[in-house]
Amino acid sequence: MTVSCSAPFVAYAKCSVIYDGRAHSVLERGNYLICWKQDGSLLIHGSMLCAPKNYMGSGTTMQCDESQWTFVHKKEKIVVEVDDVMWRHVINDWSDHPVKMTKTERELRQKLVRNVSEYLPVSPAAVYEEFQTDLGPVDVMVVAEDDSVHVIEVKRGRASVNACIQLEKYLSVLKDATGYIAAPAISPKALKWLNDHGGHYIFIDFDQPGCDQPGLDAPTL
Amino acid sequence: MTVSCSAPFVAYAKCSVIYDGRAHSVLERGNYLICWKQDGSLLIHGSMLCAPKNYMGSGTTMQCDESQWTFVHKKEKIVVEVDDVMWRHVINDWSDHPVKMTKTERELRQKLVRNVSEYLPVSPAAVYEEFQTDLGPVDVMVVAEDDSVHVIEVKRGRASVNACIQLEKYLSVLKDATGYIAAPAISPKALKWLNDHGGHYIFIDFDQPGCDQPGLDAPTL
DNA sequence: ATTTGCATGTCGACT
DNA sequence: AGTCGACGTGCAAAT
Repeated sequence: MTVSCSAPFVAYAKCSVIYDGRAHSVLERGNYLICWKQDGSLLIHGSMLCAPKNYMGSGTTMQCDESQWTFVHKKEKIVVEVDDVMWRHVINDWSDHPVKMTKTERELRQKLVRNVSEYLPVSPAAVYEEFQTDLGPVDVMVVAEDDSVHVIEVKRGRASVNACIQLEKYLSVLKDATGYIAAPAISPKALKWLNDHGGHYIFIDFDQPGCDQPGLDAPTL
Repeated sequence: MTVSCSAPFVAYAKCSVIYDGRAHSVLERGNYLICWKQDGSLLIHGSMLCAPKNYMGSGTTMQCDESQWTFVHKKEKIVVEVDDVMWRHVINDWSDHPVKMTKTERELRQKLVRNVSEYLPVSPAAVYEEFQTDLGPVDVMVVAEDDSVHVIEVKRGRASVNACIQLEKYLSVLKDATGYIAAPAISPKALKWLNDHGGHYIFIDFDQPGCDQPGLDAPTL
């Protein structure tokens, strides 16, 4: 007999897993951690790595047979053949507070925008953040007093050639603009690309204070 | 007093979490699932979503204080302030069998390569898989009997404009080549891009057998 | 050790 | 529901 289940749980069980959906996979019998969350998310973890062996997204429903747990969501399906459940905990007071994040790419971009003159060798007349083009938004675009256009791709980590490809994309729409990559570090290949394409590297990181530090967006009260 | 810990475990605890490393984050006090694996991987899960609230990769080490668990790996650090441990299991027979995957992009690419003539409107003289260029490998490149060059970007899922950007990249190195995107589906924007750039969409999926099905690579014994 | 590109990417924001 | 871009992306393979 099959029954629907609703309570989230964490279990450790001897089982095998078959996934079918966007791809198809088989996980041979072994001891795995199975976690079914409040929102339907399913995780099946092995003893290594952050990424789960198998998983399914929010909205997944569960049906329990004696020896078989079936998870379904849209066109995806996971069948867990359960041999033995070592332990199992139903959880009903599980929190979901958001993680508050700082030092993001957005932050770095804003630091750059607010202090453009420190980073660019021109006098900026206008500065645009997330400037829209036909191929998507440019991180930062600067029009200088001499009407020259400067396009800056910002990376929060080390910039790779991928960043250059991005930059090239924007340069293809913004003709005659000079390209920059602003990041705390850059790969040799990316740096070579910049040299070969008349672009420049701008060093920027989270450590130096920057003139906006004492609270530009301070509340009015 | 502080002690090093080595046994992997799964615990459910009332705690708060601070991460510092590639970014900085704060997770306010609540009930979370904490999982420390054999290889050092750390996962801290809330009640929603597949992705963990906090995590650290393979190689992370743990130090236990009475009320504080500290995880360190290279320049990253997570401090878990522990108020209460609802339950905790040490696991020492945790499996790590690999997930056997099928219906991947590689599979699709090989199906295309082996049956090129069914998908391209030309007679192929030479077919290259993962053809190397200065900007990375092209999924499939075909030189036809009339010396025309055909570049194919393969996607296992629905192709988006990103696929077009990729394709454009390769077309920029392989001058005078015709571009294709081969996928089970394609977004309207991507299709428009192809129309605007003289490219073509090739429908390919996992369902149709393809002439290689009856076991081309069968073992010789 | 570093770089590169894929992923059942996941997730959030916006249309 | 579909599209798009970011991610503390993670991860494996190649260099």
